[in-house]
Amino acid sequence: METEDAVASLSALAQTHRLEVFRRLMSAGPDGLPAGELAAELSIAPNTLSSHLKILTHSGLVRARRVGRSIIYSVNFSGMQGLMSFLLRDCCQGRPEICEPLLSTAGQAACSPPHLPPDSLGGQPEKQKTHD
Amino acid sequence: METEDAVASLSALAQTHRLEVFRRLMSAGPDGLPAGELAAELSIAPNTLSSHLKILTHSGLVRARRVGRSIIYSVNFSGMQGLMSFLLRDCCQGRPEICEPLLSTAGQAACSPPHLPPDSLGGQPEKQKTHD
DNA sequence: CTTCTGTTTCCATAATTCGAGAATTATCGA
DNA sequence: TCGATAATTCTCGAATTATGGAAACAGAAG
Repeated sequence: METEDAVASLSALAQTHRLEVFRRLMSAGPDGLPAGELAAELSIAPNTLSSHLKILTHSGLVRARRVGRSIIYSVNFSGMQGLMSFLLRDCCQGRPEICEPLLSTAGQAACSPPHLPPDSLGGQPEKQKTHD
Repeated sequence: METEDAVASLSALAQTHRLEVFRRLMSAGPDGLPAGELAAELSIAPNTLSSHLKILTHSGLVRARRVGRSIIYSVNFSGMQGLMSFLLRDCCQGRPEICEPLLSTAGQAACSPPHLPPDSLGGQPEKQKTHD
């Protein structure tokens, strides 16, 4: 993955509606969800959602398949993996202790049973005001 | 982290210059780099870079500290971790086999010595460019 | 063929973002 | 104090993006 592709993927996620769609598709797993159900659940106008889904699909983070007259959208996990690898590549320059906790904590958030409250993992970003 | 914060972080990364800055800071590690050096290395006008750095800092992904008359920017690893946790939260709904390879592969890209070809790690990420 | 449903495309408008010139602030050394 | 260096803020034109109404398209059922 190159910078240009990564920017496309990040731009795709950098919008409230699209991020909500992506996260909903994440939780839906490989089975995905039809566009109409996404629109209803997230209260987005169908045509607006359609353009957002187009952007997500075009970025490679989401894929689409037609079933009957519905179009089912789902996360493209390998696309997501490519993005994360790109963001973290060479992050620690031979010092794995720097960025490995980053991954393990994210992994805990990701692969834990869903009934775990998110705060029990301690991942609060501190918004410090230094030279802002 | 909530949707709004995540959108801010993703928007911060969803721009060529800012993504390059972020990745350069990633490779620089906790020591970081002064703004001027970033500007020179990446060929970005100082004032333009400054506004980008402000956006990155405000998003919580980057932090700044003054040293003499330089301002040193570095990655805020806990901010990055918060973003990744948010993106991956509940990704597999109790089926870790779905999203765990996603993390382990990203981890290999992240915490390996630099300049290693990907296949020397045993399993390379097969980047697929699906339809749009 | 006709109708209904689900989804997308086209188009116009409103809002946001990017980049750089000019001016400003902060720090250091003499 | 002054001058030089490092970085930021202000501002605005140009470009991009988000949104929804109207129309069109695709498949299913009659």
